[in-house]
Amino acid sequence: MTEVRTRIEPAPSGSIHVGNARTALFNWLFARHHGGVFVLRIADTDAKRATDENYRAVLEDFRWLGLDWDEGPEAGGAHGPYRQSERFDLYRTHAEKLVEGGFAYYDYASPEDVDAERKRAQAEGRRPDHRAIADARKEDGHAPSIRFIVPADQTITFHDEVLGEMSTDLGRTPDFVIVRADGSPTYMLAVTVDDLAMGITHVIRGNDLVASTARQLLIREALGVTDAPMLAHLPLLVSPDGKPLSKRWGDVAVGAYRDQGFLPEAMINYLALLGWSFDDRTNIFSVEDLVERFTLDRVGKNPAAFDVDKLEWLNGHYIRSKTPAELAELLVQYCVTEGIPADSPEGRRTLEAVTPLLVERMKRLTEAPPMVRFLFADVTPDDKAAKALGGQEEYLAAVADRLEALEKWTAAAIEEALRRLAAERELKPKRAFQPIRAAVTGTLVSPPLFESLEILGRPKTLERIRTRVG
RNA sequence: GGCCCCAUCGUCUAGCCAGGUCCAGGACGCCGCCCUUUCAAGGCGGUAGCACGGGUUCAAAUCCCGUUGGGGCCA
Repeated sequence: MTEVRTRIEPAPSGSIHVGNARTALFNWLFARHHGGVFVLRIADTDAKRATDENYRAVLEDFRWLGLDWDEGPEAGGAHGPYRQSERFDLYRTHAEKLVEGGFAYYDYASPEDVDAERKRAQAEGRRPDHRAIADARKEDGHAPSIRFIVPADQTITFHDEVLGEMSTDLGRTPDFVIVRADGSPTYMLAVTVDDLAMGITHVIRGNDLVASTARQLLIREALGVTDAPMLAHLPLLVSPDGKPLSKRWGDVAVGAYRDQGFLPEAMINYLALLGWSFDDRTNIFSVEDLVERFTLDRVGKNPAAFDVDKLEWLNGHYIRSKTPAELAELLVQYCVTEGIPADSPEGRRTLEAVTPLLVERMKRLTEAPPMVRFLFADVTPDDKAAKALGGQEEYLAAVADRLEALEKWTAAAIEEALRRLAAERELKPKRAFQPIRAAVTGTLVSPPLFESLEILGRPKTLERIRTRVG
């Protein structure tokens, strides 16, 4: 069997859409599973949105997700360039070759002409005949587009790894544009020429492109290529209400999830589950698991809704799998963003110490800063904490005295002393510890108390408690 | 409007191709209990689904036809 070569062609319009990320993942997994090559090709034929910043954002998303590419921007390769904007000559050459071969023609019709023909055709129940009106304005002197000739009497059939046997009757398909009047290639031409030139063997893409497959196969054929690549069309991603994923529903960009504290491992695992499954019970997959187990015959046909709750659950799982040092390192930037000066050797030490207390309390990394703030800055009790502090002055004074008298400042010693005090006063644990929590952390919800006090240190702990004594 | 695709718990899905072992299994969510210094995590239990209607068959979530609903592409 020849080498497997898959590709993804994101448009450089900023952080990539999660749907594209899913398609990229499936292509990447397929290539890795078969020891093949994954090609990254930038679809920047639309120069307007293709800013340098957007281009970088795309590459950053791929790196963050861990989807490394064997050929493409910065990686190089024997089939470059890998930005479509640098391949216009190639498209032009192929288009002209198609015209010469009688497979396409120059179309001088104006948009108004085309529109009128379309309406006539619809009224008459036939397909638009673009060739008939192509030359009417030839003498006007404006640039023509190039149209591909669709043989109306043909039916194109192909096998799809996901959808099965497919066939398209071309009787309703009008001749279509492959080069616009401004000289730019259409998607139809560019994708076909590039897949051919880059030796792509397996085309895995979104279901929205099923309908264009027949036309692409026609172009291939006209270019003299008889064998089709293996095709697989993935079910589309939708929002929880079943509507197309759009910004109206929520975040659709991978970068937004990164900013919200999701780990790439969780994102990859979750994306893999949208449209693919391994069996009837496994939900957690490492990247290695996925590479080993991913096959297209386990891809489903129905649209998958993006469910942030499940993503969060997975994220929590992967957060819990981190070592304290790894997690502390990840948390630094999220703390800094929230104005917590954790970006120092001492700050990092503090974070690493508190991380084990945080690990099972987070679904997103962004939940950490509020929980660790009390370790880095003085606190002002919030409303609930203030209420819990009411009338506790005498008790807190006793607490401070006990803590001051401790020989060793360890969580175990602190716990023993405070439990003894509670027992002496016949206080239930909750009644005994919440005021202390309120005084030290400024809130009633915090990491476990005794360990928190140990990390905070004796001086600051006593200071905060005595501040509340008055 | 034309062509095409899809249809199992609220959501992701297993099962469908090779009909019976499925009064449909797992996961997320949700609810309850346990654990517990708060919040979590964890453990245990529960909730909830084969879109509808016809067929075929001894037997259909599974096969066929239609309807409805959703979606895509072209316009």
